[in-house]
Amino acid sequence: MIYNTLSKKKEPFATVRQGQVGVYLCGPTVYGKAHIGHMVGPVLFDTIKRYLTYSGYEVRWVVNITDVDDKLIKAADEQGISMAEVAELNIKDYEDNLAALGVTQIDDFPKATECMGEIIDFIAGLIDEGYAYESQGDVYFDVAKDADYGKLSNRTVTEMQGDGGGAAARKRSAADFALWKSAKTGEPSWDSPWGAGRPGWHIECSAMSKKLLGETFDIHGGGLDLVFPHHENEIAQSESCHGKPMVKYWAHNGLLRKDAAAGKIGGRAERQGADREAGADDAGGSNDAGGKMSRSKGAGGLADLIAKQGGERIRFFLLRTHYRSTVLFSEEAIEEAAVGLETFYRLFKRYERVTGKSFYDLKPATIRAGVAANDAAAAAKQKFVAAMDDDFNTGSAIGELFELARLTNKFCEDNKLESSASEADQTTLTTLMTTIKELAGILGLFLHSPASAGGGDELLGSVMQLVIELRAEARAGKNFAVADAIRDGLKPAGIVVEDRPSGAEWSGGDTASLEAVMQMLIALRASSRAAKDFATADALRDKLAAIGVTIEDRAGGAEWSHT
RNA sequence: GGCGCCGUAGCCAAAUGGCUAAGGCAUCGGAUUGCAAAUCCGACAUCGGCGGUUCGAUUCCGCCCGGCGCCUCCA
Repeated sequence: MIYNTLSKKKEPFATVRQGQVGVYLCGPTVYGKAHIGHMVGPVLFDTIKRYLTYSGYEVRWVVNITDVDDKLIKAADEQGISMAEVAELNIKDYEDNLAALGVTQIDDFPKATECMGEIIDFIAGLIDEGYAYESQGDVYFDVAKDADYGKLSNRTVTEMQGDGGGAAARKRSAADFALWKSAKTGEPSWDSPWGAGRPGWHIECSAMSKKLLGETFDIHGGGLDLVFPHHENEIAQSESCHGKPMVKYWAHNGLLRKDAAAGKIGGRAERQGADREAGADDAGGSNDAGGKMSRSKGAGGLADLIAKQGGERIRFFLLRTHYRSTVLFSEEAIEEAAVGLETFYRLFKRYERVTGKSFYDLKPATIRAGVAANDAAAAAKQKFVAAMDDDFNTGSAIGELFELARLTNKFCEDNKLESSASEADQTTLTTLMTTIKELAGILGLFLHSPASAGGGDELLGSVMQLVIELRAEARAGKNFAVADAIRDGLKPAGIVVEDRPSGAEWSGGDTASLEAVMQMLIALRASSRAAKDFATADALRDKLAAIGVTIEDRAGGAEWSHT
């Protein structure tokens, strides 16, 4: 079942062509850096493609890039570079962000400037059919000729209150929209039967989707804010031109909101606020942050956010909520959600301790089928798939992932796998873990070992500060065995400690040192405990906890982690 | 003004006309642990308000209150 904005209902999913699915998602207009709101659609549709592929469909997913537009021209003027350069810069940023969030399933990335021929042909076709007219070098779509105009956004032409904008004088009706805009001098332009100009915003999607997916394709997506006018106009163009439905299912994702009062992220209020600020305090510098001034209030750019939070946590956060609902976005919310993610990471380490194998090396089934380890796991898997079948209910599906994690941990507990695991137990555990990998993979989660959270050097610094402290305390308490053990233990890490009258100093160390120091500390803690020196052992643990490092004792040794 | 969406426990968030209203975070017990952490077990909601339809509604309908979006570029 899939919800269709056009019918306002969930409908059974049936493809246009047997076994094949064509998906088109409206991508960004690349006049500025991407913000988190731009990622909602891609993450969702990436998941949808993974799921449809898992379900046996052959999927082609297209995301267009609007690289010609008034705002691009403006940005180019402001930055003193060409429109193409502005686009190139921001496309790079967009693609980097997509990759960081695990969006890897896009098949085609058409750019408006690379499809000029198709766009012009499309417009010419509409004029021939009588749906569009030329006016002083512009071409407009004649809304009055399209009987069912407004069916997607549920409005009628007479309800439309717009004043037609600055080009009203050239239009037959205020509701008519531009297919082709004549160029002013100095603007980038393309030759056409109507003179030099550039395409209107909506036509590129009609032209590109036709080119890559055909006149009728399966799923067209985008943010809820695109329903009108963008998608409404796409329908008008394509269906007038082809005389048949453009899209089977219109799927719109909800928008992100900053907090209860702020309106959507990147929304009108924010931009107006930005303009005001820019006007008030912009000293005229390069100001490449453009209209994203809200970031100066602490939000940070998307790249920064990803660097700080990690793509997987953001993806997980986005997928926890149903795609059609509004999501209140904040870093705090991501961090809270990420706590749940740790459950899985710990389970993966546990698996490695028991079997010596990496979760990330498991090769699950890539297609619906396969067996689960037991009835409970089978039930969870079945519910996961059922949730995805019901309008891609990723939130509910994630619930089942947690259920599976619980089941797996319980299996480890009940059979004391950390002490000794039989061949059969290991096999069962592997089956359980493989099921988790299989289902999580549909959501684009746990595909690769997450890069160790950055700031290794910084962490080493705080760890060393603590080590020095600890050693100072040991020395003060005449516990020289511990003090010497620390100093000797640091040597293999390439770190030298020197005692000075003003206190101890340390030097040396490289990227491998952190791990070595931690191993030393773990060993120190073990020997302290063996000697019943709990004061030292506990002080060590508590100091580490203070800088966000935790040590967990296991049957097979201790492990540390940093949050 | 027109067209829509949302309101579930302290927080986030699913599902559902009747069967235990998922799951996560937090909190409180219990097992485990030298103490912790992790893990497991258990506790923790009558679904914004009012009225209607129904044998029965959190779920359908109406009204009200509260929050939000679109109607202009926007994922």
